Amino acid sequence: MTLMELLPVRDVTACCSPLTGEAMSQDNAVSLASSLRALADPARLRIISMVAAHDDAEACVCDLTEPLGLQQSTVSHHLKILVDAGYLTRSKRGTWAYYRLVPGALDGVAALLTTV
Amino acid sequence: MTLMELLPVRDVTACCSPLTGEAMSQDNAVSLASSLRALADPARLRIISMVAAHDDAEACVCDLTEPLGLQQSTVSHHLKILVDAGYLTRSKRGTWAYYRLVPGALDGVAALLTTV
DNA sequence: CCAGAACATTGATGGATGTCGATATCAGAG
DNA sequence: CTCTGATATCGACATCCATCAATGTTCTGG
Repeated sequence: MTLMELLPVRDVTACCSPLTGEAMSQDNAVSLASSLRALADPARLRIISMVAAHDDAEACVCDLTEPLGLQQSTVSHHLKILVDAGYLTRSKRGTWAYYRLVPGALDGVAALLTTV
Repeated sequence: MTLMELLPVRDVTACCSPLTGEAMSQDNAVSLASSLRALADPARLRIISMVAAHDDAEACVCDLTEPLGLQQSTVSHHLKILVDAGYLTRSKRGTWAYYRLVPGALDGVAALLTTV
């Protein structure tokens, strides 16, 4: 993360116009590319999927480590990327950190990709 | 391109189930991640956008090089990635190579990201 | 057949990124 | 307060990737 660290939690939907329609500016392209790059990793896609499918649509790091087959530090790293990109929220309760999907975040990116 | 070169032109829609709904398999995650990685670059997003906005929804390399501010070989490289990922088609007429959007390709990926 | 134009491919290179192990932080139990 | 467990952060490393310059390929015109 180089670009993402410079930005606050972002909402791409608010900044970009649809992919098709008219030629995209460099700024919009960089912004949308960042959002897509956060999704473009198998581990992160599975994390999103597992969080969504988990009881109460919420999961902590310990729920994810073993099924993913990755180290705790690696899972934590991916979660940070997804939170920074605005796809997940983090809420700490006790020693545990619970992650949850941000409603509409995925749909927002999907809408930008949809033709017309 | 390491993974992509091993695969034929792909249609992610036919291979993956939606991101949310139930836990995603490793294979599906790898496949969808490849499709998203092909999009997760500013230059490639702009290429798609410019092709869609161009006259007759078609563009050749020479139409893209100058507005993108990239070398011809770089543009050609990006176009190959987009063709391999199934977002663009290439048709050569004379010395020129014309690129066109694959209908429904973007919408297919967008549908996989859309919740429910 | 030859020269030039449009594009593809190759090789090199600097920078980004996924992964791990080790360490730091921080809350709760005793 | 100290110890333990759950996470986050850091440093290191190997790999991947975007870009360019140079070269190869293929078509057109003369």
